[in-house]
Amino acid sequence: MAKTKQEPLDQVFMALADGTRRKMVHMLAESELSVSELSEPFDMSLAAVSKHIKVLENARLIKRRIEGRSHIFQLVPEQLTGALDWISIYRYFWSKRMDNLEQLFNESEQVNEGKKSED
Amino acid sequence: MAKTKQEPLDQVFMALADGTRRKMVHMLAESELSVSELSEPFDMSLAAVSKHIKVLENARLIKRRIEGRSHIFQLVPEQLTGALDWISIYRYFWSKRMDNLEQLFNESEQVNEGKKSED
DNA sequence: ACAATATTCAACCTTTTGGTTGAATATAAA
DNA sequence: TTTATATTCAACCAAAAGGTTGAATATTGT
Repeated sequence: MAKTKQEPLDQVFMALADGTRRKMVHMLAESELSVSELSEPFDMSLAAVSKHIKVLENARLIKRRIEGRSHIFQLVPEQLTGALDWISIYRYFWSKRMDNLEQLFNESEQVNEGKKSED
Repeated sequence: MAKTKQEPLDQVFMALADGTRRKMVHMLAESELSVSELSEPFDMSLAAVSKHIKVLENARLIKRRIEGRSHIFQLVPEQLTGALDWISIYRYFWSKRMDNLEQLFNESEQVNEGKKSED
């Protein structure tokens, strides 16, 4: 193996980095679905679909329930929330950037009052 | 190339699917940094760091500015916002699930009036 | 002009990803 | 019990990811 431990966020973001899987997540946001139902919009083998599903499952984005010969999948929102939380650092960045803009604004006010030259 | 066109979200999520790059994003949320400053916490070659940076850059999560011999990077929040928006489908899921829970609750009330046993 | 600093480029290597096909497993239906 | 349905497994493959090293490029300081 490449890494001893793969962080959950690694797996979640990796799982979402593929259009097929993102579409699957959207489908499962609508309702529970079986493998063949999930495979319907995609032009690939069932084995390939099965692998995509496993990626989502390992990332704990979905949960499997076996019902007879059908495997039914359900979206599990916790990990999505985790990803959302991580990305939310950008809010912090925004606030920083706002500070900078404020600063720039103040500086430009001074410039307008005096006529100052920097560097 | 494998795919003719790589979707922006593919690139953004892929970029975030790596702890090193996520840390870089966090660092750049604090302040602008050069390549060597960005490389500081990581135990890898500058060439490797350079590659990680390029991934973030291609995903348009960061912006490069060349100042003399230094390359300075700045976080760009737009794509993060895009990712955030995408994930927000989970809110929709929540509302669906709430409906189900409500339903379950109603069902269990009926059950509780009788008798219950589960393992 | 020369050396030091900052960074990228190119070639290479290994592991992972995303797909294929054909066979295997498990359940359901005739 | 045979056949159809639902899904996975195993082996294989090509391309991408993530790292290395050594050389190249560009800028700055002496």
